[in-house]
Amino acid sequence: MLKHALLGLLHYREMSGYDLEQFINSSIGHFWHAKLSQIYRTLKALEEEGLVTSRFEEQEDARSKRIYTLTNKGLKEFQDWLTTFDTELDSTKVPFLVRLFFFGMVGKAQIEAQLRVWTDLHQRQLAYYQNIHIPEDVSSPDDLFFWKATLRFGVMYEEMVLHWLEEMKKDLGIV
Amino acid sequence: MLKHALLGLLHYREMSGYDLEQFINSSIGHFWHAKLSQIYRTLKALEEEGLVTSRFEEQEDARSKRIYTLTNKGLKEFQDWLTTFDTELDSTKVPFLVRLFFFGMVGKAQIEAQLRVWTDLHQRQLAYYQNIHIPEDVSSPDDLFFWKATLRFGVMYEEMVLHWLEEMKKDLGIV
DNA sequence: AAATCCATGTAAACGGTTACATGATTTG
DNA sequence: CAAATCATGTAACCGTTTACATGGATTT
Repeated sequence: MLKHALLGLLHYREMSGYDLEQFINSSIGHFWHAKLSQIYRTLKALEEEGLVTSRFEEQEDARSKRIYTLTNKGLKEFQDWLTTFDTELDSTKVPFLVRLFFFGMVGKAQIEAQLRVWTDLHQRQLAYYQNIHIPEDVSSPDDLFFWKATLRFGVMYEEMVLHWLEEMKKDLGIV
Repeated sequence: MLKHALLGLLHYREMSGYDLEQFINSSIGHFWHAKLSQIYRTLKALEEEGLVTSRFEEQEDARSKRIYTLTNKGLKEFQDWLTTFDTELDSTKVPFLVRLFFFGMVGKAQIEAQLRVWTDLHQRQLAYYQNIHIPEDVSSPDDLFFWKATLRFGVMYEEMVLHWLEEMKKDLGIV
């Protein structure tokens, strides 16, 4: 997945590993984060596969960068992936539901405390999504539409979780 | 995560690897699935750590099973994990949003087709969640409450995704 | 007779996380 | 002067997936 995400971002413009991390943090990182170390390793692998090329740009102030550029092969690989049809749902992993599943064995005070913390965390995350301003100049109107759609998903997801938490608290008699 | 899930399930009753997979498929598997091969390897690791013990039950009809039982150490480990406080959100991974992020580069016909397929898949998944009947005898009322809460999450998640898809289709002029 | 279920596992590969290692520049 | 930012990467580890391998019992 990260491979294709990197190819997609390099399709916009050539970038260094560090640039890619910055871009990811402000965009797809909300639903597919990646550590710098992983980005560097993945870029190396992509280069070995001939999907990107790199050149090292020496800077006098020691801010030297290795700039990665999409190859034709890389572009094709990306487009193939992009137009692949999903015909099954992704299997989602929601760690906090695993813990919640066993909460029948936990004391009520503990349950209340954890539900309040989750509520707080998701309220913050909702506020965070609501305050993101996409730099409108960086992409085409079409790109912008889908970028916004992913943020809208984030907002709706957090609202849903908060409703679900309120329902549960109500059922448990937690105010 | 799977380690603790297995410990939790073995807290209900002793089970074989195969039994555990069956149980998982009908419960936490909706948000944390595991392959049989992984379950067997994880049980082996748990045994090496002294968190479970096993005995091999020979059956004459070749349905021999290795039954795993929680040890005191395993119980303690599980309880420690269960009462650990979340203080940060899990970093979620939503693969289809990564692809959608780049849909500005895709033709409209393709977009429409994929949105329709996603709608169909999530409608099926919603129906699936709505039709699950938890065997009410297998667990205590408290356990049942939280089991239902996880299913309720599944329902609300699918409804949210469907609303989000409808919004997007409306914005794109797709009927 | 074929497919599915019951039941066990191993091995290789893959993707991701954490820790380590370095060093200059900018900001507070 | 300390902390954060810019910038690169390697190594070890861990969890998960996929493929392989076996074989009897039951259902269609």
